[in-house]
Amino acid sequence: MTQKVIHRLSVYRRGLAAVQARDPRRTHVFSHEIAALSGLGAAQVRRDLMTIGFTGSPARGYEIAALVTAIGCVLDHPDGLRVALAGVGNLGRAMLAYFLVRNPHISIVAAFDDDPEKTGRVLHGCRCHAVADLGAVCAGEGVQVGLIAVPAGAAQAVADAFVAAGVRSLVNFAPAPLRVPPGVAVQDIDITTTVEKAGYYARHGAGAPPGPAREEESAA
Amino acid sequence: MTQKVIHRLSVYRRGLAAVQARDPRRTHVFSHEIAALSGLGAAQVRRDLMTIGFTGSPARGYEIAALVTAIGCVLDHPDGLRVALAGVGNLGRAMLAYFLVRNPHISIVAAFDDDPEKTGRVLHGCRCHAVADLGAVCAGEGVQVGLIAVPAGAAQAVADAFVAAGVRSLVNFAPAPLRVPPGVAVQDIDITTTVEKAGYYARHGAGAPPGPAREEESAA
DNA sequence: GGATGTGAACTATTTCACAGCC
DNA sequence: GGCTGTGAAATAGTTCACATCC
Repeated sequence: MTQKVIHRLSVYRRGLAAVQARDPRRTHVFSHEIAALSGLGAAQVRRDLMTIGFTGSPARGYEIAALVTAIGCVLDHPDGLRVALAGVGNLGRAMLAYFLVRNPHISIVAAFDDDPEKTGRVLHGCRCHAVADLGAVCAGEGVQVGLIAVPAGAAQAVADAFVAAGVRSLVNFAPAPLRVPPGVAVQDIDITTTVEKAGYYARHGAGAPPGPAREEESAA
Repeated sequence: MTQKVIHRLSVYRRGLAAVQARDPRRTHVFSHEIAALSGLGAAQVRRDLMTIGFTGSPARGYEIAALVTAIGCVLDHPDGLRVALAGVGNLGRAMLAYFLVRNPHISIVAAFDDDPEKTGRVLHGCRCHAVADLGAVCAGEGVQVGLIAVPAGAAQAVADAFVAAGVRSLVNFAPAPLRVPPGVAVQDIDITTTVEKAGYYARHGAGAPPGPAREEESAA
């Protein structure tokens, strides 16, 4: 299951949730509707659903509830995803606020920062620990994903600490590539780079007029 | 010049800047060094530099200063990039703080929010306007890129306002695909989706052990 | 010997297009 | 008639491998 498929499945699910919320009576959707909701082509949607072995009917399309469940089987952890956050700066606090409400199956269970003003405090309902305790706390909490929102200079050390604590999947907001051992996944969210890309397209136009250019940032 | 090449050029430049900062006496680098700095293969680096018509010498490699300039010619606007921010929530404030220091050729010249607590105020050195004034202010300030950090429900309306104001390139943090006319570029930064992807890899492993899995999130 | 520049091979991903079904 | 499921074609992107130069 490739990175790109995973990503689109997550997008499809969000679109389906929106449909369910807007009109709870709707039970089925067609591929071209999912496509419109996601900004993609219908063939792409059908191909992706084929990849996860989900099947619809020509007459009614795909059953929404069943499809949401099927996507959940691929994406979600049965008991919810336990995430830790390193770096409680502006961006880190935004993450805390964001995931506090959001997604019922994702929760930030611990935060880490070396600022003594923050350590020991509870921010957005999340306890902030010293970075030195990262290993012990993550192991104790059964953390599965680490969010790295520290300055670039500290990112590699934090990544190493997560890896040592047995965390096998990281999301990196720091503008530096992480070195991790095989078997550990990294998703990069590189804001500077993305804004620079946007700047490029502001100057050079968005490619071929038929169909607006579109791309998405993320790394494994 | 494809999306992916642009992205990597931005990454290369950051790596080169790090080299220059660490050891100002270094004047040249080899492709495999740039590759190591960026988490890529040397062949990829050489291919990208070929794409922008930059050439080195087998004996000394690539001249750092000249390469930084050449990348700047592709990525940067001659007079700096003028960016506007819509949505001064947690994430929006993180952006303001981030770009205040960062990149000398990127500056956030205006912010917009409908919270009366914020409108009229100056945050992180940036004036916050009412969203109703978005069109006038962006036109007046010559804004080239719009950052959308508002809730999903408001994102499309804000995007439309940016487009109407003549902004041709957007960065979208909202978890919803934007509809924009041809010729307008959108880069999506989809945090929920990225964390879900990380969750998937926490559960399923990071693919083939030889060479850690890696992917990056961004859209045009 | 080791690096660049690059055609050619390879792999990944998307899109087409059509048979089959309702 | 319109939609799904899916081989096959097309396209995009990466990596190899080697001639060439220092």
